[in-house]
Amino acid sequence: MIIKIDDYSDIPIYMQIRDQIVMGISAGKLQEGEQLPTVRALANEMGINTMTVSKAYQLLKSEGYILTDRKKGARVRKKKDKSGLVSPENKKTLKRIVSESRLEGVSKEDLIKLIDEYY
Amino acid sequence: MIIKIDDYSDIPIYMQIRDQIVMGISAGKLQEGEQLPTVRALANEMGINTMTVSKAYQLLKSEGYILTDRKKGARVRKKKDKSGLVSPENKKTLKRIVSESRLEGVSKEDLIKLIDEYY
Amino acid sequence: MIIKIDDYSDIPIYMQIRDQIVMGISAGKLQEGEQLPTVRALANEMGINTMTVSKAYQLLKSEGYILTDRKKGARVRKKKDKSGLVSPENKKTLKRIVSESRLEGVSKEDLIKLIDEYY
Amino acid sequence: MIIKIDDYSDIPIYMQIRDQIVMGISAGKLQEGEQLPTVRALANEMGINTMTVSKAYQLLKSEGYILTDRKKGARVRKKKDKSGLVSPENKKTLKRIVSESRLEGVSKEDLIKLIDEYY
DNA sequence: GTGGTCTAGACCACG
DNA sequence: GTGGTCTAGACCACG
Repeated sequence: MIIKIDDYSDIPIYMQIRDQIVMGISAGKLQEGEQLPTVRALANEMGINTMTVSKAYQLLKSEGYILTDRKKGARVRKKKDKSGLVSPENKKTLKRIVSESRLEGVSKEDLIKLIDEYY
Repeated sequence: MIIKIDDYSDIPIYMQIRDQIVMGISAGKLQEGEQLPTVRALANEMGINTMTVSKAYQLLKSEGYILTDRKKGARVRKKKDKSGLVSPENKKTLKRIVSESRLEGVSKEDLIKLIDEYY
Repeated sequence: MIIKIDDYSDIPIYMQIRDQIVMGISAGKLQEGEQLPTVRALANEMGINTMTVSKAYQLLKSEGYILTDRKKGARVRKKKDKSGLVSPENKKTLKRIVSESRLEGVSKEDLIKLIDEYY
Repeated sequence: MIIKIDDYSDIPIYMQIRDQIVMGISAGKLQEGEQLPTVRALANEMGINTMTVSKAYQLLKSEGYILTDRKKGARVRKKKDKSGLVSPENKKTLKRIVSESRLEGVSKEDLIKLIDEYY
C-alpha cells in the first residue's frame, strides 16, 4: 500500500498517514493481521521523521486499528467491540458536508451515490 | 440564529462560526439577502474577539456565501454558479467517514439515513 | 500541585506526569475545571522538554481527564460516561500485586486497609 | 502450569513469564520445591527465545522466588524472611489503580471484592 | 532490528 | 502566549 502525503493539506502528516491506513483497512488493501511497514521503513520511504510515523502508529494503536509487537512490528488488528454507530464528530462533519453540498446544488441522490461508492 | 461555540473543540472558533452560518443558510434559518449581525455585535454577544468573527466573515465572503457592503454590513448572498459537485476536500473527508463507520460496523443504510436526515 | 519525577523509575516521564495528575484529580487536589500549568511552564519548572509534557497532556486529553482550550490552556474535565468498572489492565495488575503481597506474608486485611486509605 | 503470552502486551515477555510464575506460586499451582521446566524446554514449548526465559528465571531468582541448581535445575523456593509489607512500588501502583477506578465510578466495595477474589 | 522515549530547537495557527 | 507539529539526532529495552 502506498501512502501519499499532501504537503499543502491542513491535515497534519501523522493524521494523513493514520487516515490512509484506516481507509486501506476498510478497503481491504490491508488485510487483517497483515504487517505494516516498520516505523523506520515508512519514515525513510516517505522522507519524513520517524517520530511522525510513530505518532501515527500510536494513534492507530490507541484507536484499536493496529497492534504492535516487539518482534514483528505493527499489524492490522481485528476490530472487535464494534459500536455500530457513527461517532458524534463524524456526524457533525457529515452534516456540514451535506449542507455545503446542498448549497452547491448537489442532489441527495448524488450524495447517496458517493456513500455507495465509498462503502 | 444562535451560534454555539465549543471552546474545547479541535475546530478553530472562526471555523465553527463559519460552519454554523453555512448550515444556517442551508437549513433556511438564514434567508437569502438577510442581514447578518455586525462583526462587533456578534463578537460582543458571543464574548469573543472581533478578529475571530472578522476572520469567519472574510472566509464566508471569499467562499461566496455572503456579501459585505460598507453601508449595509454583511448579507447572505444568493449563490449563483452552483457547481453541482461535492468539493474534492469534502469527498476525501466523506471517504474517511465512510471507512471509519464501516469498520465500526455501521451499515450502508444507516449512513444513507443520516444523509437523508441532514439533507 | 507539585509533580515529582523519579528519574530511576522504569515508568516514562510523560506517564509519571499523567499518573500524578490523575491521582491529583482523584484526591481532589485538582478540582474540576481547574487550570493546569501550561505545557511550557510545567516543562520549565520540571526541567524537561515541552514535547514530553505535551505527550502527557495529550494522553490525558485522549483519556477524557482534561480538556484543552486554545486560549486558556488545559483544564480538568468533568468525567462523564463513567464505566463503573475496573479496567481489564488494572484487574491484571491488581491480581499480580495481590499475589506478590500474599507471598510476602501480607494479610488480606492489610491490603483492604490500603484500598481504604487510597480511596 | 501453562504460561500464556500476549505478544501485543506492553509488558515484556520475560516479565509476563515472571508474573505468571509468581501468580502460580501464590495460587498453589506451583508447590514449594516443585521443579520448573528447564529454560530450553520452556522456550521450546512457548516458541520463544531461550534468552527471554533465562531472563525471567534470573529475575525470579534475584527476587527469591526460585532457586537454581546446576544439577536439579530451577525449583520453587520456600520464601523465608517475609517482610509482611506491600512493596513501595506496588503501593504506588495500587494508589494509581484506586484513583483511576474511583474516577471511573467504581465503589470502594467493588475494589475490596476484587482483593477478596484474588487473595 | 524493532518500537519507545527524550531532547533541543524551530515554526505554525489561533486568538 | 497558547498548544500542536515536525525535524534531526540520540539512547534504550526487548528479543
